[in-house]
Amino acid sequence: MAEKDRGNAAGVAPAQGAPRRSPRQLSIKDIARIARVSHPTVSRALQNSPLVNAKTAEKIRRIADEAGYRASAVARGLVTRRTRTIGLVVTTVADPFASEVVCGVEQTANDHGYSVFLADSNADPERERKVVQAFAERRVDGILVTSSRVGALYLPMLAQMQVPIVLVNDQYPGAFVHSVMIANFEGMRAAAGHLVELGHRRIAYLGDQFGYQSDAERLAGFRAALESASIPVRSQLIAHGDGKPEAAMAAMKALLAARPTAICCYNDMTALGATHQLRAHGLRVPKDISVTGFDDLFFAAYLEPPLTTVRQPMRRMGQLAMESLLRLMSGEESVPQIRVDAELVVRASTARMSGRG
Amino acid sequence: MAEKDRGNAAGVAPAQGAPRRSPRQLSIKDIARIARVSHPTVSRALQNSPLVNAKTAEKIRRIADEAGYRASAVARGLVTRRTRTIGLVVTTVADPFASEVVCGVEQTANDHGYSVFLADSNADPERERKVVQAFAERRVDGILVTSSRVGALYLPMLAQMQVPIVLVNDQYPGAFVHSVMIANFEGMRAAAGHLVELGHRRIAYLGDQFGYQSDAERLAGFRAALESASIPVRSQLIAHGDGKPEAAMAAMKALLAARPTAICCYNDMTALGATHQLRAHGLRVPKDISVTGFDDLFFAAYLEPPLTTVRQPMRRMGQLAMESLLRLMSGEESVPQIRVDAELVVRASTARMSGRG
DNA sequence: GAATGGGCCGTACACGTGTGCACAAAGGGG
DNA sequence: CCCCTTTGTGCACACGTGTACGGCCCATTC
Repeated sequence: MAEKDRGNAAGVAPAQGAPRRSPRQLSIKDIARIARVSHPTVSRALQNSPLVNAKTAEKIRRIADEAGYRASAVARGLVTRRTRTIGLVVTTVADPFASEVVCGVEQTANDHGYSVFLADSNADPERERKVVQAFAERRVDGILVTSSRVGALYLPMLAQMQVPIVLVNDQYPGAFVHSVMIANFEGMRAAAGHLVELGHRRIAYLGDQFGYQSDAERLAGFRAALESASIPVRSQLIAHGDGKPEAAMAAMKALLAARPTAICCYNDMTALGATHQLRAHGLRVPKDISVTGFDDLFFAAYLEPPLTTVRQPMRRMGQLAMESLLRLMSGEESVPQIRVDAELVVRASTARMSGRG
Repeated sequence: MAEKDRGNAAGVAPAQGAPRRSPRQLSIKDIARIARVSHPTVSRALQNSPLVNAKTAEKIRRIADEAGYRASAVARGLVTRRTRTIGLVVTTVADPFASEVVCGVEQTANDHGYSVFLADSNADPERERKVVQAFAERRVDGILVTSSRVGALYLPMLAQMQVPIVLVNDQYPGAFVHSVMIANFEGMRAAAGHLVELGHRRIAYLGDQFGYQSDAERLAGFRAALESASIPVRSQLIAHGDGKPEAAMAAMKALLAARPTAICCYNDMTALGATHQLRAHGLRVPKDISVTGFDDLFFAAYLEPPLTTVRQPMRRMGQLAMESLLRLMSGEESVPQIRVDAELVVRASTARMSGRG
């Protein structure tokens, strides 16, 4: 109701404020009239149906093309009950990881004739509610959620929609919920193992308190690497930020008391903040302390020093998620969980441990 | 057609491959039956129309709520001829500038009951064509384009749509095309002026060959700063990349022959690549050479050294663009061009010129 | 020549919502 | 008591597309 007030100011007659109805798009019937056929014939001709004579079909298509006719997807959606539309939920597009995934999703969706509704929840429950409601009203054929805590809020609403769902880097117990996951455990184990091989023993982990499953799995991988080298995992060497540079700085500050010689960060954004904090304390990377990230975002290779990190094929994961969703929407069975391999990319932010530690 | 093959493997009968029609959503008529009223009454009740008795309206709303009813936006769109939907075109969401703008757009769109179709063109003409066609078929109420060359392709198709359009950081001569622009000229002039004040005289400009108007304006600002200090602008000190780090590295390499002591980059992504190249050549920033960026992306403050740059309020610009579009869609007149101020943010990648130059 | 059948096309719906209009009921004034 | 106004409700459309069904025409066959 608030937005109703925006248009017409109180009392005053609207200047030219009548919400413009478009001046009448031309419809299938207009084409039919020009071509001197009935509108179903036009409909069939444009669908390349074999039920219509090849000559007339060609003529109709030509006329439609010259008139610049565009079939209304909304009318079609109403009758076919499939909108060829998906909803894409993301905590925030401003996060580079998310935007890469979005990119992959959008490309393959378009390639298959689907349009995507983008919505970022900002991790705000109220906004999440509105988003899901909007998707429900838009009658999307499927939903794709990336890097968001799938809260208790989603479930009941989504269940009511009876629409297939695919999660990226998250899981949810439920019949119609599938997911695409990176190998969190193995990826982080490789990163930590790399540090172990370089002779480090006081290795810290800087996680993401909102990472939930991803964070748990990466931490587990971290632990596994240390334990298999018989290095005790000390709680003073574990801290959590929120996956963004700012909070990472604070968490890093706290970790410094334990004097780590290396640190595994939950993701590259965290590594960005952590490294910045290290410099503020006069520590040099990697001479005094080694740092690893996770994701391999576009900037990782361009940092000083270039960041050793675990590569996630984010765009590819978006593509896989969309393809999985496409299968579900067409009624096929699909593997409920797709696992993608992670790859350790060694650059210059990690080095053999020096004397200092 | 290629995608048809993906689902059902050649020859084999599709397992349960019938495109699932959703099992019948419940409609306004179902609610009407339960409430023992006619469906128009339900329609009016849910719109809070004063034409329906307060008691019955309340009862209807309660029933609808309990049944989990969600009005079909597609049916509503068909009859009202307004979908409350906008199309958002972007060269690629993976670009941090774009994703920030997208973020601002999406937020204010949702706040006003609009959903946004996201599409990235990838600067591919064929894809652009498909995108615009999809928007036309979806019957979007408006279109928003950010940081894309608005090619000759767009115009005829968009003109046919008769839909308001708002451009971010681009302009187009045309009746219904509005725009939101950053102060490119003043921003870059401030950055270059800053370098001049620091005593630099051999200042290079590393532009974006696809930046068109933005690049032209920023280059003009660069020139103005130098000329007002009576510094000649030498062509060997001007090069162009494509707005991304990789191409910036190549362009930077070429510039080094002219031995600049400072460099103004078209944007932060360019600065990222340029700086990387400088280091590869053993040059220290800012001791040997100063660098400035443009945008103030999230990583700018976290680089080593933190990047001096020109801040663009990207999210705010997305918001302004969407608000402008909202006005246009509601038939109001709106200022055809909104100009946003840029702000120089001085950090540590620029320093007083040392002896070397 | 009539019956049969196939190829094309039109008629009549349906999808779910919004809205102009008629109309019934209630109330109020003469 | 009648008429007129007000208030609330239902009827009948419309939006643009897809599709089951019937029917026409013409060719073919017996």
